[in-house]
Amino acid sequence: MVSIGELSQQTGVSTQAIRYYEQIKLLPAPKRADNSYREYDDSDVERLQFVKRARQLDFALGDIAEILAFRDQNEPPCQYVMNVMAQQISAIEERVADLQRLRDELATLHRAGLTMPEDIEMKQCVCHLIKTGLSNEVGNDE
Amino acid sequence: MVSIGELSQQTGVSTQAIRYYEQIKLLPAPKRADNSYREYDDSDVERLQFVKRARQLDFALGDIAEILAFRDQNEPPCQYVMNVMAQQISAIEERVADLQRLRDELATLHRAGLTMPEDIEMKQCVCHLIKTGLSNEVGNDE
DNA sequence: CTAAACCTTATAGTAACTATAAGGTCAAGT
DNA sequence: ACTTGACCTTATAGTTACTATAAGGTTTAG
Repeated sequence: MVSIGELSQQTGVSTQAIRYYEQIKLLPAPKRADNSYREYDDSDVERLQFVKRARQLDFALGDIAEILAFRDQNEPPCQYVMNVMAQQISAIEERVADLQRLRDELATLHRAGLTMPEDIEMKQCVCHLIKTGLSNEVGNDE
Repeated sequence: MVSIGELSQQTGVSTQAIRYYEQIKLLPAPKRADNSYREYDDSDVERLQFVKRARQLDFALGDIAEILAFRDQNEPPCQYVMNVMAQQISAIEERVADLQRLRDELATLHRAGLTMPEDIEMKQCVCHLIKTGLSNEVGNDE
């Protein structure tokens, strides 16, 4: 039997996060010692290790809860996990593409800004470009 | 003079977001009509357009507030903006690298999962791999 | 005996909003 | 005149996954 502090150390999850997981029912309410301290056993450690690792893989707590619910009902969660993973992968790919587009846009604006004056009114400087974008200002003869 | 609904339509920012921006003092409290409806003028439209665009570039509201504060005090914000941009760019690059690492890890787990059985106990299936990672399970003879 | 290092609960704060409730105002239609 | 619907108002709760704080009880070491 380990205390919440020991569980925290063994898993690298903060004690507040552990209590939070209990509150949202991701972890079962543990037994209490006479002094009302929480007491955890090996299966609790294992469950929390799974949660920790799934969080590192950016699974949402709701997804993790569903995965654990399968197991709690003696059903293999693997199929569900595979689906969540596939979704995660495409979500990440989309997010990366978005971020790269954003990065390119910022880098272009930044380069443009290096050649521009400071301007309180923001009509002639990089601040203005933020609002309008580059297209109708730079490299666009019309 | 335009109403909050019209401002919303002209900028693509929701009315709730506009009220929220007012609340956190990103936008000044506008004049009110006799019926206490908010009334906005051209400079409000312009300011909100700047905010919108900066948000699309993923600037934090706090950064945007600082940029606008420069202008409100008749100082050119450009230097500050350039710094924020440079920070944004490296933050994004880091985030992209993190996400790509994550994506690779998930993709590898997913591929491994395709060849594994379903397992309630999660000792022999992809769910187990989530907890332990691949290294000591797959492609590792020892 | 007291100070530190634990533990407990409850509550507020984070970011950037969205959603909801409960109500006031206004223009158009019957 | 009245009602319907589309606006507007404020205030509050919910989102995500926690962290931080307050205010207190317990245990251990010196």
